[in-house]
Amino acid sequence: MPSHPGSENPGAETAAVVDLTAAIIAVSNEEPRILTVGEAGRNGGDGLDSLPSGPLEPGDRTLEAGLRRWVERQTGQTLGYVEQLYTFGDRNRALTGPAGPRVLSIGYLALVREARPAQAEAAWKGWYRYLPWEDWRDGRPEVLDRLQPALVEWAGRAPTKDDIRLRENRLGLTFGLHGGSWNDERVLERYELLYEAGLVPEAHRDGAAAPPECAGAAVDTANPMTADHRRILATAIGRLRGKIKYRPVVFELMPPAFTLLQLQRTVEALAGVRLHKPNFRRLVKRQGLVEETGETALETGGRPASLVRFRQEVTLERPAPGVRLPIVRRTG
Amino acid sequence: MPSHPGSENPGAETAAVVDLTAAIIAVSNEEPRILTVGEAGRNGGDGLDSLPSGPLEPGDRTLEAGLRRWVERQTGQTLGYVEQLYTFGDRNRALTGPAGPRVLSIGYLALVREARPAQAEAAWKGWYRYLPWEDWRDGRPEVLDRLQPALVEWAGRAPTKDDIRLRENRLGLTFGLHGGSWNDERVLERYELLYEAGLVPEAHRDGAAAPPECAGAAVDTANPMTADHRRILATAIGRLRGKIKYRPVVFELMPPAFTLLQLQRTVEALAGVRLHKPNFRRLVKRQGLVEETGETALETGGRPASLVRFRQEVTLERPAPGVRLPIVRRTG
DNA sequence: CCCTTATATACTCGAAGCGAGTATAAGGAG
DNA sequence: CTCCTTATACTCGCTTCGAGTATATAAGGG
Repeated sequence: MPSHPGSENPGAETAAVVDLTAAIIAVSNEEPRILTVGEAGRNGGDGLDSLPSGPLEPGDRTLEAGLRRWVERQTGQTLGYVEQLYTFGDRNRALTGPAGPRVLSIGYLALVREARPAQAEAAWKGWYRYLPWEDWRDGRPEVLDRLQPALVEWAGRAPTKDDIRLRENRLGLTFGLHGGSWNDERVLERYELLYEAGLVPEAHRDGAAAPPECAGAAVDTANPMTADHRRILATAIGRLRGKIKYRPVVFELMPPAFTLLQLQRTVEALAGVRLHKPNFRRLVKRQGLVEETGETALETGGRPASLVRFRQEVTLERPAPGVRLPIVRRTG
Repeated sequence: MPSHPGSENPGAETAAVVDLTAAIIAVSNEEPRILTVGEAGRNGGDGLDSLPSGPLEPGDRTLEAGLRRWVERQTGQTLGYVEQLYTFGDRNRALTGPAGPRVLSIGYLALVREARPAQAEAAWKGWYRYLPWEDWRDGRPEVLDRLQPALVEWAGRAPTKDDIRLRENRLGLTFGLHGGSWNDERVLERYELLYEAGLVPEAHRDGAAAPPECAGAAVDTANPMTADHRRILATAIGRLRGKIKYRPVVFELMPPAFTLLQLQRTVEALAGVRLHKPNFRRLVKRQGLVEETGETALETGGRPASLVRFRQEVTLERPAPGVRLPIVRRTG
């Protein structure tokens, strides 16, 4: 056990319980999905969905091994691509009060190729069900019509004039209000802003930032999740949206052979934004991300598309292969 | 306490000790520095440097609060910008054997404005002292002359021909060997590769990946650190190098007023790469990152340079303001 | 058989960004 | 006054990117 200089009470280390939580993502039918386990039937649950999770156990040699063990036990899924996201450990975020043991939850992002039927308790759900304001594929989502006035009002409730301007600027950067543009990667910032504004039920549940004046909870029409799982989901989406732009991770979600349009639809589903078709094709081809299989897909409805597969070699060639996305301007 | 479905032994949660470790960075005299606390005088220490760190205590409401408390106690530094990096929890990384309590260490990156005289035990050290192969400002560092043959030999030691090609490709991507280019952000990947190759003493100390045939430890002329602190430093540098390109974090390290060349030298110090002066100026100006103070710096040695300050407003205006860097091509 | 429709695929154009180089301005030292 | 040093401004060419348009190839209906 390491001793630390400056420690007045050497035995004061917190004995923490480490919780491992996975945001497992797949894409099917042009819809990004998240693997959830229902909370309804047990624990006096409130019917909210959860992410697969469980405590680290002494037998786990690595954190990732513990995560894989839990996910397989709870959902039957074997994980491929896994990446650590963030470690949460604030007192108010934990389920236990200040008296109970410290709970540390480590969030992970995992990608799996296909949404095969999961175990009884587990289910794949579209992720925009939990964060509907993130889906701009069919234009500005209507949830924002309800959210926007509440957000603007929240900005106006700031104590000083400077604080009001600060909040308005934050709204511009995150939600594209006041002339700002929509940035698909700022998923977590948007969620945290809604949390701060008291517009998601989690904020009231945790007892943090719940001023009685705001009629917040009524505005959020999305499904919340247990504990801080929706925050972890938001973190995962933001990280994934960022990563597809400079690493070929989309292909972890694609079948062995696919058409370029299928690839585009998958990227659009993840990013929540529509792309310019000719430019997307040009980009993918110039980067050498795919190669033709020789076969064609006939079920397109129009001219048959040639099937392609991912070129594993690019991982070894180019320093930053990925699918760059356009900046959606002027959406406020 | 949450109960988890599928848990065969509900009481099997690991009681872990949480260690908070900070990589605190400042830049002075065109040299990036890291705040260290010496290990020499205590604990039967091996004379290695450490990063400020200490266990999370029950009184800490948030993880960051615990970190700030430790840093202030050990070094007298008050932290400004703080960002979580990664959580390490593997068995072999911990100081204790498989029998002892689980140690989880959470790494943080912190930026402070000036290297004011730290507390007795603490000291600012140039970070390239620990990772000398990362400094390409005066051309290719000579350490690589010693490292390169060992790396090439390590690649050749792979079991199969495919594995050899894989390792060679990794060398190309990380160290720019075999015709690859140098990417300043892959600091962690380079350190981990050296670790795997048994070329840093930490690998032998941990007992991981230490094949007796390699004369590894002799090659690494850099200073190691205690525990996994050098890995955390590598993580911090990589993250910082990436972040300055799309967020105006460099200014956390600058004095209130500075010249454009001073800014450029700071960026170069962090990135470990030289930049094209006219292009750097054009970039900073076009992005609107700075504004003139009206005063001039006379001690330049040539024509006086006008002093500028950071424009706080850009944080609220542009979605991704930062200092883009060139790609150094063909360095193998 | 031709026409419509739907999708795939190829090509073009202009604007912006960037790497690289060059020219001019304004201080100090001798 | 000349030289040296650094600051600052400008130019050129290449690449990338957003956006739009044109052509190819299937199915199906009259």
